[in-house]
Amino acid sequence: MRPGDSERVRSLPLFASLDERSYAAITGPAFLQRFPANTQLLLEGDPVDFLYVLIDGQVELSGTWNDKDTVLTILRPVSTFILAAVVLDAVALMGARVLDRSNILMIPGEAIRARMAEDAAFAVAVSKELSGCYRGLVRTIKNQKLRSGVERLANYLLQLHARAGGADLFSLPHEKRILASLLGMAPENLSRAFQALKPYGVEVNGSDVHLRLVADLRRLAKPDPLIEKPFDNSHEARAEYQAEMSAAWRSA
Amino acid sequence: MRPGDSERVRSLPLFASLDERSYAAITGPAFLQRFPANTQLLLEGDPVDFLYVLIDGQVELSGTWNDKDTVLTILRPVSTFILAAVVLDAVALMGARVLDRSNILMIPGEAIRARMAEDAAFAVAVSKELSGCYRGLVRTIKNQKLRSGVERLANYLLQLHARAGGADLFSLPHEKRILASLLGMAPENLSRAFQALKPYGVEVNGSDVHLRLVADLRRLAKPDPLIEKPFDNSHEARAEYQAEMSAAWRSA
DNA sequence: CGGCGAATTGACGGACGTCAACTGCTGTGG
DNA sequence: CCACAGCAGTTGACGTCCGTCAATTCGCCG
Repeated sequence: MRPGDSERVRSLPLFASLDERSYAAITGPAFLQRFPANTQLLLEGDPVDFLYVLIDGQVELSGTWNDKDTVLTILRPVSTFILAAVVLDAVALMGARVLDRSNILMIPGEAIRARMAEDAAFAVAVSKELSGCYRGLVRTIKNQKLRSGVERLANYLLQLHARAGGADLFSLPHEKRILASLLGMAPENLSRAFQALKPYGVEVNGSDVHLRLVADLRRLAKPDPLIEKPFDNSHEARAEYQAEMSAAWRSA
Repeated sequence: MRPGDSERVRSLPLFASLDERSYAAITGPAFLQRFPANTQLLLEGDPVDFLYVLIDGQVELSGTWNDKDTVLTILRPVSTFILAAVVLDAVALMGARVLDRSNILMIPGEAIRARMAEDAAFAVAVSKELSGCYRGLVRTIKNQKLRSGVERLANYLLQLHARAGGADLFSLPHEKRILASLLGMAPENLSRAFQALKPYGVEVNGSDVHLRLVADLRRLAKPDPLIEKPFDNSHEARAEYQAEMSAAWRSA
């Protein structure tokens, strides 16, 4: 691990509150591995032996049925994932695939489970992380069931906008085909959805996006704190809130 | 609480492994309350002060956006719900409404959080419960994004079939308008979906369902253990698997 | 330069929501 | 006891959203 990486892992909500003993017990048997793009880390149905921590790169979690597949989420560093399967020592419900070349810390599941039984503080941290993940999924389902494709795209763009610090110029972090699947539509439909947003000041050029009429777009998108995770740059948020926000989605 | 109820609560995966001291600490400040049908227990955005345990009756968890709403899940006894919000001491992301007159045990959230910090075994039980809930949502999203309305209905009927012990005659446990929302479609569309399943031996009369061609229906539905929770009547399942199954969906 | 894959566009069809009318059940009050 | 209101459910017509197929363009990399 590079010098900075160690602190980034240590300061994850899942590990930040741990004493040195627990942290050592967990990271001791862990190892860091580098994966090229397109590596399949896990197939659906695989037994899960490790908790993964994405240090650097991009990982996609997907679901499959009947020769169709869909992107369930895309992880950005630094995120843990597959925690729920590790806690239950169960098979993976989602496939995991490396999109961009990635550094991933792999922590044996047994070490996690053993440490939880010994250290209530760690078990509480796991519970908080899982709670945040759970709530992320609730948001996702509401997004999926209550909004149309265009509305989902509009809200997604506003999220990127917020993440870019409010700049009205930013880049799409993924290929459009993958973004389409994440948003629950066909790639062709994503193109049309972008067209539909032109009157709301959305200009797209390759992966570059320019929002010229943010207010109009927001009126269309109707973002809702009970669906969108409020994006918060401040470091003053309460601990449990932090756990939810940073955890949401990256998981098991 | 009636005599049998106490044991049913005690034997929930969330509480079964607790020692008497922790169990007392949690149930001490709890109280049982009876709610008539149609009581709104929680609105989206409400602060959550209690962990709820549905002892008897039926409760619906729902989501709303832009004057539309959708049923996210329907709980059956005995289930805990709203656990994730309790762990994080956060506002509810789902509304909770009593469908049938219900007995509900309400445990102050503070008691839950305090006990987790003291008792690693309890915190582990909470983690397992949350993991099961999380995985239930993953299944739900896959169901929603990968299948058509008719396919979702077909699989839902097969789940009821399994839950009825394999009997090909059973009843729909909810009103059809609510079922439609749960399955992510308009009520009119549910009617048509039932029609579409007639060639597969599905006969519906009011809330009575008769599956005459289960094999054909199963060929259409293509149930998948990575989407459907395998239904297991045996009591031999391993503890962590139990936790996942019984927990799945009833939550936070 | 050639080829591959991503992205876009158009045409088409199917899935699904909406609106409206009608049925049947149930509870209420005259 | 019956009339009627109200609501769940069904059915038909229609429109919209969205997926599929095919053709084309563009950019990237060999």
